Amino acid sequence: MSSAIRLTNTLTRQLEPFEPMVPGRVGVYLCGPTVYDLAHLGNARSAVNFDMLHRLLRHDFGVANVAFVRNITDVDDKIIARALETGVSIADLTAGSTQDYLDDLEALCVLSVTNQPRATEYIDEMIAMIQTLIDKGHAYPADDGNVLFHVPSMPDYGQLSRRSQDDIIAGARVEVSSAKRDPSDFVLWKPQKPDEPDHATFDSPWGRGRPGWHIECSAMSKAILGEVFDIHAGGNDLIFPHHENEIAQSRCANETAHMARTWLHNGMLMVEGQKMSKSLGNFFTVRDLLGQGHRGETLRLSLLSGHYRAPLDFTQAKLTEAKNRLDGWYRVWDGVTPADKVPEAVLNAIRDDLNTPQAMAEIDTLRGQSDQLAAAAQFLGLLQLTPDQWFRGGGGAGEGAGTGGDAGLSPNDIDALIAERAEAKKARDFGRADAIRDQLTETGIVLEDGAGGTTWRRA
RNA sequence: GGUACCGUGGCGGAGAGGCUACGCACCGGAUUGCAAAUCCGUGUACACCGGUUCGAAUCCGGUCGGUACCUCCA
Repeated sequence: MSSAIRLTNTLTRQLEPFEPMVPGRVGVYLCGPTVYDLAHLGNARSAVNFDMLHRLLRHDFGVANVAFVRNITDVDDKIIARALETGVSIADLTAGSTQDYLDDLEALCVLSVTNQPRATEYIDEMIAMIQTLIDKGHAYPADDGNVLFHVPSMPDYGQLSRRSQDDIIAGARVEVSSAKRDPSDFVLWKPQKPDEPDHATFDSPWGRGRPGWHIECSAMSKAILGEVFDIHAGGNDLIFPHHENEIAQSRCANETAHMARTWLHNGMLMVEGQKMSKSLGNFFTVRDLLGQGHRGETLRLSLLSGHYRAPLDFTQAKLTEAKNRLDGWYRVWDGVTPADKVPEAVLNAIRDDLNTPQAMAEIDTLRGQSDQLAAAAQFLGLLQLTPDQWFRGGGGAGEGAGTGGDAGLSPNDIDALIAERAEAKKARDFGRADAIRDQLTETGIVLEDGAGGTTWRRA
């Protein structure tokens, strides 16, 4: 029998058994990217970590019973700024960035989501929700053209981040606008600015403008998953203010006790001990690393090598380690048909608050049963290539090149050199044989003399 | 200042009141013309100080250290 899924709920800070609201059916909303630039590794971490949740839910509840929503934020200050500075239209910028994002996720073996709403497709729903908030006394149009959510109108605001309003006001970065009734009030709708193009704004009862950041998730999750749904996930930097404000909007507009019942947050990705962030400018994009010759699976395993809630320090050593571990798995697997069932030990590790390090340790114990190992690793979204593709390049779409630097040697060239070396060995001309091997080593080709002859792989 | 999280062997990283994972690296051996790969073997770690307990790395208190969030952020 399968054990229960347990998840750490940010709302309660506790590990809780997960039970869907509607038995047998699950709804998940994951905060997706703002599309104005290539995805960085932090975006990838969130997508990959919660892809494990997606895979687990699909396994335990069935593909047809899981609604997994990941939004695309395609209206935002940064998008407009980037479009203005590059001269690319907003539509082209967001469409291109969205495709880049999806291509990167495919390389990382992230499953397609069931719904991918774009903010601009839900403007009407956002306006309706803002109007409801105004009608119910939770929001007001301010003198400066902004429509603001009035935080003191919600007595239990701050539950998710466990902040009192005093704490929030004491924060150094609160912008105290004279138009706000309370310093902690936040924007639902902002008026068009003089330098903003008309196609970046929308008509509303409060004049032309565009939605604030938080309202889109409230409107889209309601439209697709309902007023209350099972799981809402994202990076832990979104706990405050983004998710706190989503909760405020949704609960006040819908008059519900919850927005999502379970909130999951992944830890931040670090680089050299510091948080990688757009503001610090120390970030790698997924594209950077794929371009350096790292496989998507190597990146994926690296991102899953720590528990999702803990900070993850991303290093070159970690990539090497991930690559070596995958080499080992691909050697053991050797392409046999994977077992029908995912080994329970691996499933149970993931059911236990998405414990991917534990799951990988379990996989390591399956080296004697390669069909089991393959089934388990594929459940984690790994071993997606054939061993031949993995070791000798020619990977699938989006898998990135091999380690490169093979000086243009084709498999035929390599085979010819191997044949020449075999002749030299037969003649006991080991100097010549070693020279050929050294030549190949320099170009990133490793030879392995086995019982059935010599095989090669890319380092 | 407020709110959280965290300190495990060379590195990464689970677990968790007694059975001391797992990987990577290293070292020794087997194998090999030499390598590579593989196989065998070696590693007794839980920041510090107290407390609870028959027993604590695991529970409690404190200390030190690290990180994040406090209206750009996944």
